[in-house]
Amino acid sequence: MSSRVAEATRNRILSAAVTEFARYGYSGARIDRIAAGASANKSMIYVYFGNKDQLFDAVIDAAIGDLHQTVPFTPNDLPGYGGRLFDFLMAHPVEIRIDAWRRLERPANTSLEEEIFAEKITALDAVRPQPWTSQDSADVLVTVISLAWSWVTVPESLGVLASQEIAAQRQQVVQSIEKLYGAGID
Amino acid sequence: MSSRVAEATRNRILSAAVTEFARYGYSGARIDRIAAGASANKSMIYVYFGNKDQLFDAVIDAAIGDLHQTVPFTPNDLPGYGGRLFDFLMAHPVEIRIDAWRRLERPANTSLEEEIFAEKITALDAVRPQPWTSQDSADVLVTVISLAWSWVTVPESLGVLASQEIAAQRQQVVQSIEKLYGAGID
DNA sequence: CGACACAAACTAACCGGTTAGTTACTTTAC
DNA sequence: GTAAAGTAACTAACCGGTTAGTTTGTGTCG
Repeated sequence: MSSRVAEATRNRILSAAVTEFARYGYSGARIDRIAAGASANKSMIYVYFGNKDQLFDAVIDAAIGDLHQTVPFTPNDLPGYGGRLFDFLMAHPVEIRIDAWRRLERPANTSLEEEIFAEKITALDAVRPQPWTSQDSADVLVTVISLAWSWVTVPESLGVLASQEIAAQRQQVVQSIEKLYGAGID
Repeated sequence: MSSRVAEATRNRILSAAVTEFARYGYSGARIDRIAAGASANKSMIYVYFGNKDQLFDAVIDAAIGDLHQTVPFTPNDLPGYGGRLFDFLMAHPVEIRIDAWRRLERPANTSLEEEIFAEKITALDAVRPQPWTSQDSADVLVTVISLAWSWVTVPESLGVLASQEIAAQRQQVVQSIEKLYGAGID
């Protein structure tokens, strides 16, 4: 895997695998389709990634990596964080689907996620006045994240009845967090 | 399918199918395992349900049916509704998994769901003072439901860092809805 | 510069276990 | 007795993974 063309092949395979697993999940994904989608030979998948399981793990790591790392956490500005997380989710439907598949088909694979959440919680702990509120910082984070995800996780059959404009959805997320935890911004 | 014993067999198959599909999803589910789990012959599945697709649809309808119908909606008491929905979700992990599989593997199957949501929205419209708030009733419902689901949809790796006691989780859901939309109870 | 050697990259055909679905036959219940 | 219910064995297609053989890129030496 040293040459430039080999690396390109590997990337094509990974990219095709992301598409395939996002659409069909682990059980539904087909190695032959990934090979065809990558314009690569099937056996190269086994050379570069081992087997279907390891390829799926590689796809998960790639997808979850940016899903949790690219949005900077601002403990002083929870509404702002919620809004930015919302933006990111709206821009990355593929990663969202892979995350959903992972929860169902790879519940054990928490990878680096837990560490990332722990960081956010300590950052939030450092900023929040502890005696003021009965809620744990981790619990606050649960609600904030849940609200940011609300338009993604809501059943489609309810979604079609509600606001279709992304701006309105975003505003609702931000304002709800504001109302619950204050506007922030020291 | 007229005799009592035949109906019992059908029910055993459906029940085993619910377990199998909840665990593995459509693609991962195995007809032979369902037959074994139901202590029934494989061919009876085809007699009673047609094929794997139709069996999955039957499972979905059964699971989604009670997931959306058994919790009475109280437009005057949104926190109470959120709390009861939370209780129901905690008591029905299998239905939750099937719903998750359905969203990924059967996105089109909205079945009777949309109708049920529409009812809730009109009920909420009738109660809420329209000029008071800029939010559409459907949007309010999105947030309420999202908060009730928050402890289910939150990533496990964050869940383990947060409150483990169900009572505390429930209280957080109810209080958040209260703070956003008032205590209700005319 | 250019023929050569060699390893890395790639290909096509194949293999065997698995799986949804079928069928011919037997048992059971009324 | 007979129709519904149930069984076991079978089939054809599928699918993850392998392998034997071919091509391509690259550094070496005359």
